[in-house]
Amino acid sequence: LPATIRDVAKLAGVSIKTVSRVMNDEPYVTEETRARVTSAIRAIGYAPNISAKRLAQNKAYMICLLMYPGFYQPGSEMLTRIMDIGYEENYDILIQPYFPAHARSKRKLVNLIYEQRIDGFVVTPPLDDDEFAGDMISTYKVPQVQINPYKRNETIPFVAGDGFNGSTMMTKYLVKLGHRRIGFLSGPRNMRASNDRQIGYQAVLLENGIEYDESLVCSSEWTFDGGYTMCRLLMEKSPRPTAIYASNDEAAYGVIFAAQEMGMSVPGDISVCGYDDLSLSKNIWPGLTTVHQPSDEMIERATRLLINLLKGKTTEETNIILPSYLVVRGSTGKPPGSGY
Amino acid sequence: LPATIRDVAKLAGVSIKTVSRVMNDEPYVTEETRARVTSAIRAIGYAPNISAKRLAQNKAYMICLLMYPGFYQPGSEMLTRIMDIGYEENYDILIQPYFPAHARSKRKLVNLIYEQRIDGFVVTPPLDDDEFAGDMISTYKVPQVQINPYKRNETIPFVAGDGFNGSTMMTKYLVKLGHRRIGFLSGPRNMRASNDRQIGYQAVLLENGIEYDESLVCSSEWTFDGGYTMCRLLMEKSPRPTAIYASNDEAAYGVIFAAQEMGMSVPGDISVCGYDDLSLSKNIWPGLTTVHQPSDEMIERATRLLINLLKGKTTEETNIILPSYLVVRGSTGKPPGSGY
DNA sequence: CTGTTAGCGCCTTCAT
DNA sequence: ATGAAGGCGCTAACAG
Repeated sequence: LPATIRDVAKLAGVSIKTVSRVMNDEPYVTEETRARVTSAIRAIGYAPNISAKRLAQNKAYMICLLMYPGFYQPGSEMLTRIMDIGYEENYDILIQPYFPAHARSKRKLVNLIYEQRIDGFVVTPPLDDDEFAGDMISTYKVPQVQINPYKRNETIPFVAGDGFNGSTMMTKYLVKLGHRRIGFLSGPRNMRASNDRQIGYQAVLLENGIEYDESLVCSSEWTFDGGYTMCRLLMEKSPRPTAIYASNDEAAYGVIFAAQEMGMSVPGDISVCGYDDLSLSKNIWPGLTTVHQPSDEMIERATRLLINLLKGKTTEETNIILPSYLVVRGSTGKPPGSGY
Repeated sequence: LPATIRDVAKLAGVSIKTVSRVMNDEPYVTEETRARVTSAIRAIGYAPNISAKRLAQNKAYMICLLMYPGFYQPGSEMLTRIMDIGYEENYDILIQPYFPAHARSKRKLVNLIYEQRIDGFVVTPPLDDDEFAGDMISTYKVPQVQINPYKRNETIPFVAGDGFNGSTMMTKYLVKLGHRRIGFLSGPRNMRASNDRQIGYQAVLLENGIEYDESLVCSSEWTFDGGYTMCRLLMEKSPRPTAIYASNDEAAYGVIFAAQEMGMSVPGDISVCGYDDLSLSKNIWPGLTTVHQPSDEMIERATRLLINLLKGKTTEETNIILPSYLVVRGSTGKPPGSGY
């Protein structure tokens, strides 16, 4: 049977309250008593029972990462980092998949809130745009931090990427290589990143006097299949595009697969690029040219921010936008027939 | 402020114990009382405070998935499935990355156990072979289920894949295509799956009268870089192997990358195959021939098994071995120069 | 069948 | 600077 606060108190010859003070780094304990208590704690290997602490303080010491399964695949590095944060800050982190409009997901969310399991949420896109989840979280006044929210609400803390500038860099790079007909795959409509990236693309075309050809822009899911399908469609246009810019790496993988399946060489016959810089993108052949969005850091920052807010730190910056940068690899090159 | 069991009792005109009985589906409540209580519960939207329940019962209602970060990347489907199980069974699931021999990991594990946060562990390879974790878990008699353990200990429940048979299928397939010089990348020594797969490879060579050439077998990490490096080494042998069998998909990606970087065509100049059937393996070009190990199902079964054991179900089968099957895609073909 | 009582282990409040 | 008493919301054990 594990030691309790009473065991420590007895051994150290003090009251349980004093032990509690030492455990929680509260003031008003003489150095001498503190030392005595500390050694008693070590002697019997005491650790506070977390459930009791939670009950007494009416806090869950648990935050929830509400995750849209189709979109976020938390790599193990990210998991490691956020679990580390949780450990440091003494919060458990619950990773909860949530499918918009699924009854089961709704029930789970309701339970999490009703049973007071959760002190706060980190909300990943596009769940910030889910009516039910949004209503629940705001009705019950559960603190939240949103990642890349569709609508930036000044009152809701968020961490976002800079999709517009990132997309601008990518499009400029393609134009500089000599591409004029650049197919673009946009993503879900209710995701801020999707819109930002498309606007960046359009802005650079305009800037360079390239006509915006709507037939070269397709909307699809940010998935392998989405990219695959769109590539096959785009290749039927004439003249063909010389480059395809998928606004997400997974979709770009689909594009590359389809292109090679059609017997085209990447980047010889067609350049392909993505956005996000998933860890895999450097490991496929040819390496994928893409824009690095610091997704891991975004989630990490969001988690830290949420915990700090829960701890009452009010000096935090609550509207965080992180920069992106271009990553050039082997999947892009000059348009075919342009020399070299 | 959320409703408590007392509020329900008052509204229904019964004692709190009766409400407790209804909540926990205990017997000895008249249908009529039960109905009255049930409607009171719905009326005020009562949900039991989980921390109080945990404290009163001295149970954490939380299990831990102890995960080796380099090896397991839980896809979002897997996360969804295990979180679903947790939801159904009313257990929280903590995903805890653990690096063998890291002081920080050790401390985290100790805390999890000391603070009684955890009712049981699902242990992923190769952590079953980690001395510290093993000692902690067994010393404190925390229930566990191991996945693909290195040593199958009859007393510790486990869920495993059938690496020997899977590897046998793959090697037979390569031999049947006409390959005789088959490079093999084996993985970490303290992983059961790694050994099983290598033994399967050797057994089939023997069976077919193919000499076992040690210089064609390399040991590396099951990573992209491991595969990349080994491919470059193997290509210096003469005569060259006509196929490379990486005993893990990630390593196979590295092999494919290196081969293409050296200007070789896959499978025209060299066949490449892997093992595991990660979700990505169908999405790279060419699609990766591999053996499907039902990793998601393994983790799911292990989680279910652990929870059932915690709930006292003793009729469970505690030594589970799941079959594998061959998946042929585009990365393998006949050896070069073998005609049709 | 139902209710009463006594904790679970900690924290909070208020004395001292 | 320290301690005593009461309570968090629930369940277990026992009494009716």
